[in-house]
Amino acid sequence: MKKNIPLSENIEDYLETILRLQIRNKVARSKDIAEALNIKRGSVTGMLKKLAARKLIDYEPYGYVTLTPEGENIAKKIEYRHTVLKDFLFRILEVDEARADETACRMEHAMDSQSFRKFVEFIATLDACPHRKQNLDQA
Amino acid sequence: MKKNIPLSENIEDYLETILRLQIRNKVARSKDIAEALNIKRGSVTGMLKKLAARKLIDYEPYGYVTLTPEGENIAKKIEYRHTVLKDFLFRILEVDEARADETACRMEHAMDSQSFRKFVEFIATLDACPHRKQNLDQA
DNA sequence: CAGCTAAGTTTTATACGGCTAACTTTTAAT
DNA sequence: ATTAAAAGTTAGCCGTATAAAACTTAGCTG
Repeated sequence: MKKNIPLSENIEDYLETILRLQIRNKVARSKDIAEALNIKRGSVTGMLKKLAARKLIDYEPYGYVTLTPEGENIAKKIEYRHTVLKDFLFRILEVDEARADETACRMEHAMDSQSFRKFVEFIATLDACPHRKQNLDQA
Repeated sequence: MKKNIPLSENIEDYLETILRLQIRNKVARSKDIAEALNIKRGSVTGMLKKLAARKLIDYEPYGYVTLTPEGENIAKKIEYRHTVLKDFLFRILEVDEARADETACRMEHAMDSQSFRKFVEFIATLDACPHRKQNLDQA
């Protein structure tokens, strides 16, 4: 088991973004990362170096960016949290979708693994409860 | 309605801490703030100045710190979120208490008002459901 | 009231992460 | 092949927040 030096929210956001871009475009480009995170192109380079130094991405100057296996694991974990949290906010709490997405984006960094695991189980239990479904239908 | 220039998580944490100290000791002292936030005394002063400049606390050098009405409102809002989130984590998800507290500490900054309001309603509904109580008793 | 100690402050330095503007490399079009 | 635009990088700056260490103030205590 590795000593998880905790990653900043920022780093998690970069990894998540890179994963999404990789899925959509095969490969992540600096410019698209900047757009997705709403920051300037120039700000991205420094972080890419940091991520590469930490072996979370493969990166050479002027080249494409791809996640290493380790980076991908982390990115997928965050992405999964995002999905679950957004689903909870949107489908169960009935928060409007854009806001659910934004809020999930922030909450995804705040939960430790244990709490998140239990949260997932909780939702499963909730969805399995027939009475809950009835109540929702009434609304 | 004021344009809520969003406060940093950090500022929210300071206000929450000051509120707690005020309740416990009538008044907040720099040293106790430092201890509660696990930072050094020297780091507190700068932030106190910033909070005073924003009219969130009353503060003079070498004096006690108290929340202004505005600061108190914010602090109470955060404190309430903390309570609700911790309760959810601890009582409903059955996360152990220390962890529930820590996690609530981070999540309390991540939710927008709408999402939080709906979350509170959701918990109320949950607690009102007799079937849920049964299930918990079985566990 | 002298002097010590605890609390508070100041200064200097560090890390992070963003911006702008200028510069370089790559790419695409002619 | 040339060259212009797009993408990427670099350098210098700012703001936020922290630490460490030296210094100041407030409050005892003898």
